[in-house]
Amino acid sequence: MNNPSRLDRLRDAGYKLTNARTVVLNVIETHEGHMTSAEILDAVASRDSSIGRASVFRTLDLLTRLAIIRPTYTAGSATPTYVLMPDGHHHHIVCVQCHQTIEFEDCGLGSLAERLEGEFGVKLTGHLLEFYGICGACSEAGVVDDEV
Amino acid sequence: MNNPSRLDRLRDAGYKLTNARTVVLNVIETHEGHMTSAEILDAVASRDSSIGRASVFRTLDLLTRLAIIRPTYTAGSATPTYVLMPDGHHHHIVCVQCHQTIEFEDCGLGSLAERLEGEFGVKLTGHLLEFYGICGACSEAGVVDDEV
DNA sequence: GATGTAAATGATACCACGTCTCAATATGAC
DNA sequence: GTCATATTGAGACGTGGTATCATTTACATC
Ligand SMILES: [Mn+2]
Ligand SMILES: [Mn+2]
Ligand SMILES: [Zn+2]
Ligand SMILES: [Zn+2]
Repeated sequence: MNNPSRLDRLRDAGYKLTNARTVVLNVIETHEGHMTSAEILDAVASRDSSIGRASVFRTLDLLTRLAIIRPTYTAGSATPTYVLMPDGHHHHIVCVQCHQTIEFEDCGLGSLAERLEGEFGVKLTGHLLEFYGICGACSEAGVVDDEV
Repeated sequence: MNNPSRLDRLRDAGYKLTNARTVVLNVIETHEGHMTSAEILDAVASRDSSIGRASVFRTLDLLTRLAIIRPTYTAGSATPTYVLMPDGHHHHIVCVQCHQTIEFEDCGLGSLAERLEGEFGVKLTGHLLEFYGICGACSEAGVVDDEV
């Protein structure tokens, strides 16, 4: 059930494949879409209550550094939500009115990434692309434009 | 010094143009690049020490809801940094090792935005594009590739 | 399979960011 | 100028995330 390639990426980067890390990754892979740290903590605890808070946060940091997940701001909440970055990228549209998010796949950013690597001497491993706007439901619902 | 159009956006959205809001916006507009809430609090206090913490955070929320600024998590799971969204968009590269951010301008996302508007029936007003990877300094600094 | 060792862990104390409450004040419509 | 109301500032409060440190685990080597 656990995507083995992600655990491989941990091992290949020199990190041990511990129980805490395996469970946290599994929780995130199992869940569709974004998760708050509270949701992750709950899900981890329900699978293995012996795993400590600190290790969950440490794992979230580690997975972020490995570009396996990414913290992103979602409206209304002071804390980030974490989202898997399959193949290193993720894209969505956020309605600034109702906060619904619409995921999409094609971004066509490969050539831009290459250009940036040359221009700035960086090695890029992933990206996050967020569009903001008003979703169809909200614009139909009579929300006047200048109220946003 | 304060870009009048942004204050207009506040007023047009039905919010009062108060001293706290003007100073917070001015601080963010004056500063180049990303700011943490701590930096914003400091800068606001040094301009007008009578402005309270709560009002600063309330203003950050408001400016975010109006898509004038955007919080992004440039460092692990710590606190977000806030960045102006001139003309509704912003782009940068984040080094996942040292958290340095490199800003860039061209993104060429206009045609993608148009396609998405048709495909999902949304009205898009802006976007944030983040690449992550390893900056030149970090890869030279002996960080082995497979360690990230 | 046993051994050694450094990385990783879990418990808990701790801190800081951000929120809530509420009386006082400033704003903008009239 | 008057008034209604949005907004404010002070400060108590809560909660998400971190630092510490003794203990355990993973995994390389034999
Ligand atoms: Mn998403
Ligand atoms: Mn930036
Ligand atoms: Zn919506
Ligand atoms: Zn770097």
